Amino acid sequence: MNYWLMKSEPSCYSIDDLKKDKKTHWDSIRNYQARNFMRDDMKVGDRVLFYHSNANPPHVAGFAKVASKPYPDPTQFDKKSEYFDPKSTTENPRWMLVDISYTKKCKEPLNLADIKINPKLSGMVVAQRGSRLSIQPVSQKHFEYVEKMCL
DNA sequence: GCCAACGTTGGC
DNA sequence: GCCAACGTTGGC
Repeated sequence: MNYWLMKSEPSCYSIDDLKKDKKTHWDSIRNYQARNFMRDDMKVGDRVLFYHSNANPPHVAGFAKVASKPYPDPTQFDKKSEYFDPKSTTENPRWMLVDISYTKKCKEPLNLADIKINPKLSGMVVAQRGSRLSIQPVSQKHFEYVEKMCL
């Protein structure tokens, strides 16, 4: 099993939205590295840290699971969507996504600042300077430690 | 294939 | 709102 961190701006889609929806398509990702993780490395049942970026302060907000195999992001074919990609075709779709299902909300959200100062969490990609990648791999050790702190 | 210009992310 | 750190685009 693999472990991941996925960023979302809470004003756009928060852990509470996911709790309400139970499950969502992780659409609109237009970054190749992030796409490759979803397309090539994610497996149903993989566990996910749900991270609120552009929040005050930014923090891990909850837990989720990968709930589907990768499939083409429908927004890339929607001419009315701001994520429409004219270079993508249904035969050869450029953007793939997976579904994410709700697991749990943090009792205690884990702030980025606390990740950064915790030696047990050193090396987490999200804490690295200039880390903009919206989907990141997380080690099992880090994931379980975050779980212990949040639940 | 290089690289300058430009756009975006996201912490602060 | 600022800006550092990247990613992308497109001319050459």
